[in-house]
Formats: sequence, C-alpha cells, structure tokens
Amino acid sequence: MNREFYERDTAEVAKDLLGKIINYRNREGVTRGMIVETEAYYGENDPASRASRKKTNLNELMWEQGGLTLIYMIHAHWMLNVTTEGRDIPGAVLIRALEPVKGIGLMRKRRGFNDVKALTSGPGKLTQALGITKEEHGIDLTKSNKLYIQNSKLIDFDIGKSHRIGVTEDLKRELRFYIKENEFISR
DNA sequence: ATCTCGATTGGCT
DNA sequence: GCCAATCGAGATG
Repeated sequence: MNREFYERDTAEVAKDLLGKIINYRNREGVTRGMIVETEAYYGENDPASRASRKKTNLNELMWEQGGLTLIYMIHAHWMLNVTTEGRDIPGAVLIRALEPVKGIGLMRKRRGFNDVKALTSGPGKLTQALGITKEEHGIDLTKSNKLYIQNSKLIDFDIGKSHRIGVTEDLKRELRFYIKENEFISR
C-alpha cells in the first residue's frame, strides 16, 4: 500500500487494513498473513493512546508520516503498529491478529505450537510468528521489500467492531475492528 | 469461561 | 532502581 493509503483518518486505515496481506522476509524465510483484527489509536484526546502523553523515543513516530512501523514491547511481547495520518497529526493502528497465509512451518517453529489457530491470533503471537522485534521499528512500509502490506481480494467479509482490548481507559467510540466470523481473531 | 502468574522493556524519579 | 504496561499460556471448573 502507498503513502496515501496510510495518511488518512486512523479508524479508516484500521478498517481498510482488514483483509490486506502483510509480508515479512528475513534470513529465516518468508512469512505472510492476512490482517483480521486491528485497533485505532489517536492523539491527545485519546487516553488509551501512547500519543496522549509526552513525546518519547517510543511514541515519537506517531507524529511522523503514515506508513511506518512502530514497535514496542508490552508484557514481554512485541506489538506491531503502523503509523497513520500526516506529519504532526499523531495516529497508529495496532495489528492484533492475522490469518496465516505462507510460511506456516516457520511460524510453527518460532512459536513452538502446532495448532494453526495459536500461531497469529493475538498481537504478541503474530510478531513472534513473523519474527518481528524492535529491529524492525521505523521501517517505511511503502518502500521496504522485506516488510510491506499489499492489497488482496481473497475474500468478502463483514466488519465487526468493539471496544479496544486491554486498555485501562477507552473512548466511547469503538475502535477495534475485525473480520466477522474469522477464526483467527484474538477473542 | 475465568483466573493467575510469568515475562521484558522503556520511561521516569 | 522502580514500575506500569495495547499479553500469553496453563491450570482449573
């Protein structure tokens, strides 16, 4: 996807990322998954957002251009986010779950589980399955040939929404989006 | 379905 | 040094 795709309203990007394919290649091989669950995070009037507080090394990319990876660890798991909106307008989408498409053997090896459902059905699981860590922080998804997101029309689906998961103080608005009846959503 | 405990990092004092 | 944090796995009922 190109810059214009990412530099839009964060909830719109979160919804439109559903069904798209994320690709990551490193020395170990290629893994690929369809995005089935996302969450949108805004700026200062979104208490759940890291951008509601001061700029730090961890969250500063939220103010940068859209289409960059933003990665941090929470409870011993790496979280993969994609920045949204233009420069100086903070926003990011958390990728919460994938449906495995390619490299399932490699995902199994990295995860230590055989059950396909256990490979990428959560934000911490999917980074482990793909082999994504802090090393991949700040990658420009519109330019990289190792990590990128591509369009796909694999399936038709309805979009469900709910409140965001695991946040201590959510907004009234529901900002978690998922593919209805998909078996790989996190809950 | 619900709980409970372990895990790692970055930011702050 | 301390501690909170966008979680995961295993156990339990």
